Amino acid sequence: MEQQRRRGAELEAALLDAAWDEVHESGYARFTMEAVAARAHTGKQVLYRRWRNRADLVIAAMRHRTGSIVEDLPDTGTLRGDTLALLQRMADRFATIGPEITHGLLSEAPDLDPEIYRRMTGAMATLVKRAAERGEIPAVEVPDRVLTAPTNLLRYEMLFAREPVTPSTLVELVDDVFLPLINGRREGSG
Amino acid sequence: MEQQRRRGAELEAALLDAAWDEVHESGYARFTMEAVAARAHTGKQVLYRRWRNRADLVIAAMRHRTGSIVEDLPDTGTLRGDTLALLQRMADRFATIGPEITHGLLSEAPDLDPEIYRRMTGAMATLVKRAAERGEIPAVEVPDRVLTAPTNLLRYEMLFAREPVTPSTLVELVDDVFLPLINGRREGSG
DNA sequence: TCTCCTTAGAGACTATGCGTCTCTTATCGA
DNA sequence: TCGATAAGAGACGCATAGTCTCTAAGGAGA
Repeated sequence: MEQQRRRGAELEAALLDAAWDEVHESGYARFTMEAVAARAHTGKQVLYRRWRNRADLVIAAMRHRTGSIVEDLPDTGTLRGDTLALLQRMADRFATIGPEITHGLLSEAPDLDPEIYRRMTGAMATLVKRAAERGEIPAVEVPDRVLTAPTNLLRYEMLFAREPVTPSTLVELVDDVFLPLINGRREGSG
Repeated sequence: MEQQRRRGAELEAALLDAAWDEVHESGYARFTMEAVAARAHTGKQVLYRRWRNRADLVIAAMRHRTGSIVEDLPDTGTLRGDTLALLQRMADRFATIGPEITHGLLSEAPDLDPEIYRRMTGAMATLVKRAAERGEIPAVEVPDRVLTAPTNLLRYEMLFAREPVTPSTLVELVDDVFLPLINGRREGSG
């Protein structure tokens, strides 16, 4: 009956594509392994041979689709522009994933990806360092709480707010919170 | 066989207590209606007669146990003390609920309680207003983004951080983020 | 080209648990 | 005393996770 059997990378990509399509059409709550297998024209065992469970498969599908945000950091010439651009990237990525999938994953796989958070802090530190090198801001030490404030607040908004995050949300996070904290450190501890 | 049948408030309290105990012993993922019914020595129908589903029951059980945080606001004499006390109350409450239950509820009942967030913003506004009346800070307008920054960041920490929130987390949120934002508005828009 | 080994594809199977339905009977109010 | 309501008990249908088993496709090696 079957003529061609897929193998290796070709098969794996088809499985991940099917999982991605399925989770977007049905949402995480109605995402079933059976549906993914059917969509990929294969059996469940082919999935379980590669991923231990639903959460693993969904995470792999996300990784397969979305690249890293923090590589190739934005370089607009100002700290404000850089920060806004980075927040915009986060918002864009989140828009392709959605709150429902994120909540589902958090409840089933809470230790999702500690690495992501560390890298984001590093990215913000780089933006601030560059601004200091340009002479845009004084070369002061900035505590991690300040560096992570805009990105953490944005994640909070994306995960809990009912309404979608708008560009003005990002502007407020930068102009009302982040930049005042950076500029306020002019006089103070170093 | 059965001698005494419970009814009304007595029965309802027993059901909510059983649900609360069950969700804490088993966690949200393993929380089953059958287990609650068994623990309360009753049938599932008694539960479904009152709550439409798992999420409804868990939310009701939480409400039955935890009071309001924002009534009787702390009044320590300083904005710093008041804010720390409010954050501590949030942390205490969250410690009795836990991240796993919160995530579970968010994924099954995302529109949990919009009211809570509005009231927390109002509480922060009151603390700031009192401080201004005492002359501790100038009477400037504070944008909502600033008012909600410490509480939102705390919620973010509680929901995503693997490690428990420590007192020093709260101190950092107040001293590195909130108070600098408030004090920085001395010179600036009003 | 033949043979062997891995594993794809297919689907049966077990276990769990939601939510529904039904039945008997305790308890309350009139 | 009687009727209405709902408690307590449990069977039931259904969905789906994850496991197990089988057949045969297709690549690797002789």
